[in-house]
Amino acid sequence: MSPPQSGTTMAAESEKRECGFNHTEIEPAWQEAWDEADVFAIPDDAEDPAYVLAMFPYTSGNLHMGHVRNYTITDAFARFERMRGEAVLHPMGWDSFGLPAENAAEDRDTNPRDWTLSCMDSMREQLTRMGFGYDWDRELATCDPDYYRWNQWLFQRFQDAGLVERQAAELNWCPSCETVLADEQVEGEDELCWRCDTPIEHREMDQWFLTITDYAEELYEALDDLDDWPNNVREMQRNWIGKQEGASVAFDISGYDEVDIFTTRLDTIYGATYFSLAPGHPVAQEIAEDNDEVAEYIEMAAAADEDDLDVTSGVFTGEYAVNPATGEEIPVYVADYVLTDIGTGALYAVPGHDDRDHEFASAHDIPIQQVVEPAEDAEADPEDIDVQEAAYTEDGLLINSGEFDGLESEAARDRFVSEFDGEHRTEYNLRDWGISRQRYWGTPIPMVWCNECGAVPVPEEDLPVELPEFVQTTGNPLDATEDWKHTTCPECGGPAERETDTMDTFIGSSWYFLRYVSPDLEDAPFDSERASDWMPVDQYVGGSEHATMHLIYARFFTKVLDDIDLIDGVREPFENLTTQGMVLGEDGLKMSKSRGNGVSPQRIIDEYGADTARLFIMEAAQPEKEFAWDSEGVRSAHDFLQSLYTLATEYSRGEVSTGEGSTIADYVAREIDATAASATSEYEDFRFNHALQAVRELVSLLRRYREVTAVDPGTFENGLVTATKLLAPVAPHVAEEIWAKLGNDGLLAEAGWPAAEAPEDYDLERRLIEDTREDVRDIVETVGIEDPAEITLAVAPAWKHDVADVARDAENVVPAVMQNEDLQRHGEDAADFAKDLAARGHVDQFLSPERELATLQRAAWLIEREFEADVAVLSAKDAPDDLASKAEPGRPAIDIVE
RNA sequence: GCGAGGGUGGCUGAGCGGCCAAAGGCGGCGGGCUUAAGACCCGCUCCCGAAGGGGUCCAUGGGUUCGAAUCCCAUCCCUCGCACCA
Repeated sequence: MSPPQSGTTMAAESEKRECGFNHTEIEPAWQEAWDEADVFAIPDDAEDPAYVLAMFPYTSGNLHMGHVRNYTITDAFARFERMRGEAVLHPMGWDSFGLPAENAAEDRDTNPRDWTLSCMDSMREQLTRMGFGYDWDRELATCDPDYYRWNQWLFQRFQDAGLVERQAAELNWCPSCETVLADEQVEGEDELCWRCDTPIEHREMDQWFLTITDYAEELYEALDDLDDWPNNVREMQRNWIGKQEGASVAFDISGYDEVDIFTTRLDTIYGATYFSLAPGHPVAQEIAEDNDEVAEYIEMAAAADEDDLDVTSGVFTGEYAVNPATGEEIPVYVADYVLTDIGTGALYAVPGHDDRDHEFASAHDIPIQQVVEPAEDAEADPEDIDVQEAAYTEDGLLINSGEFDGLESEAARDRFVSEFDGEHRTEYNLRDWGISRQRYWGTPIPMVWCNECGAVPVPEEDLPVELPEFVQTTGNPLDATEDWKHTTCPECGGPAERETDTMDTFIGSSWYFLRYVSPDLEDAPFDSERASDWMPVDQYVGGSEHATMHLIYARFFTKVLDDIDLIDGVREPFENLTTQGMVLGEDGLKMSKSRGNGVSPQRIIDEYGADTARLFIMEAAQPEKEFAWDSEGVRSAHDFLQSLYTLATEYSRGEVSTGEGSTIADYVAREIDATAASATSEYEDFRFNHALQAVRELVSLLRRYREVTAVDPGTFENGLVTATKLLAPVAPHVAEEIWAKLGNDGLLAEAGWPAAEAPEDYDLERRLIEDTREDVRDIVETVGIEDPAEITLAVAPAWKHDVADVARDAENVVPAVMQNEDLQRHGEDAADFAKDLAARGHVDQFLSPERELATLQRAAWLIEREFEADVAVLSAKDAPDDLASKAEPGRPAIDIVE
């Protein structure tokens, strides 16, 4: 008869459950404990804390895997720094203004404020359940009047500093969102709205601008010194700012104003065979007044969609421009390929040396003139160049350029500036920052329009200009709220209207990292002195989608704030930047609703707990790399946590048999130290996956240790504690639980980081052990030894080490060795060994014979265990001569008896 | 087209002048534990080899070096940014 199956299974399972942890119980409990102990609060008087920051989330209402990854990274790092004894500022807040709230309000019959606040509540709850440790006392929300009043205040300070302008501009208008979009918010060739994919239109409107272009040069140049930023982000910013060094020169067009051109190739000016104006250029417009053909073309170009026009489209104006270099008259065209807002919107065209000019000239039968030929060291042969066929766009030597023939391009560019009365000029792609948005849910721009006085700033004491109640309307709700809109002029007291545009939400995210420093301050946006001490942010982590917009704006704000003395000597906000990679679906593709491959953090927390999710994410890849979700990996992370917990539980219950210290204990002790050391440096380098791998290896070692012998309690417990601490930043709840289980007082979150010194020459020890084990395996296998009974390891004699030491630095190894009196005594043997070493080309570092002996003795148990054989480790003098003679430094002689 | 970053064993992915036939994981194979399975543990996983040896190898081709996966040059391919930018 056999016992009922179900009975045994249930018993086994309940026993297992008894040993394991239940995440639904321990996680909330420890979250509460941290909260009660105020672990994550940082006092205002902290000095230069480690500032660890994740990009604050937009208040969409739910956390996705990208957030979870982002915040796990900063939380782990913040916890790591805290355990190392650093004061840590790790705050959280809400990017809570913006269009989606208005849309959501419309869909759900509520208003943006209520909707946003409820989103914040639910996200805060989710963050807490993940066990992220924030100083919630410093929480901020950009939609809070106490926050956005400072957007308004700062707007006025920018105004004082001459950084605000009202400009008419052709702007990107999304007909669906009914708002102006920044260039950055228009996507792709088709120019689609980033939010709703509607094709955008262009409208001419008056807008408020921040003149970020005043800082273009510094924003560009300072990128070189942001050494701890990813290269690609810096490169993207360089592209975005688009610095171009060149020169401008004036051309006369008879009957019209002088026209300035901008060029980076002034050396080719002798080859200019026509002149071209953008359709939007004022002189083109002027010409159009008297020239129907030009007028027609300009109209057509303005109406045409991008790419509708051929690159060779253009029209001859009948006018001629004088080339200041040659004095020749060249025909003036209006051509769409010349862009109004690039350079000066006018250029002289050199078809011989520019591809687009070449194409245009060919289409319009304009002469092509070569003025540069390849220099001697160039790849191209001057004989092979035929500019009638294709433009030669490289630098070279000038020809057909009058007295300047033979000059190098570079030199010519410099020389021609003065020669032709031009000036050196640097152009940037960066445009001023249009911040006006025709939306409700944003920061009201604190200006009043008065018929008498024009645009008047709202006085400081009247800030904030608060948003009125939301009303449903097709246009801008602020425009529709009459009693809000109508006010009196602060200057003349007459009737006036408020500015109804609100600010771009990127204003709010351009300085939020400063507000965290003093979130409740009532008379300034932030405490200047403290901010100057606490800034810059030491570690900033977020998605690379913010590489240009947010990160440039925040840099711009920081520089301005420094210049207007609100902070002192902080010119860059983010010292280290990490852009985290995407979390892909299990199929390796981007998670999306349509694919249905999304994984909800909520579900993972419910099923496995926050620690498992955090551990899996951190083990999966380095922060900047993308990785695919893998339920196998999640399970493995969970199993690991359970097994460590179980091991600790068993130990704490006295179920692990204990005994005296031994060489095995010594071995384990060294591994513990080495693990702490390597995990620490991996944490420092943001390579959490490597750190966690080391922890897994340590835990595995502890399990084997316990299996093979009665453990030394001090060593074993130290191993458990060390593994737990190293794991704590990533899996904090389980770690606390184990910490308590092992009888420790206080919170692990506040405990000290393990001392992190690897034993001296640990790497050499490791090598010796691994090489030796490898060699034993190799022998057993190659020889085909079925069942090894006895394995003897003999360390090389001291004199061989001496030979190696001499050989390592010697020019001529053999003579150097044989000239050494002590070594001469070993005669032929020494010479032979020296020859061997010489043949290898270089000599490794080795441990001393004594260290080798001790190292192998400590590691002998691993070999014993693996081969189930007795292992003897002998010094050279204790070993039989014929065995010892085969040993070399770093390589013991091995004898295996079956 | 311009720029940045890459191409490593069945897959993934570390390494970035000698310690590299190249970590870890996954997958596969064999063994241990177990009534069995899972978990766990021990190996193997480019080719040859009856004592730790030899050969070939890190996209392709050339080069530097006593020595290259690692440095340089060229080519091909991938990914990402920018792009009618004067």
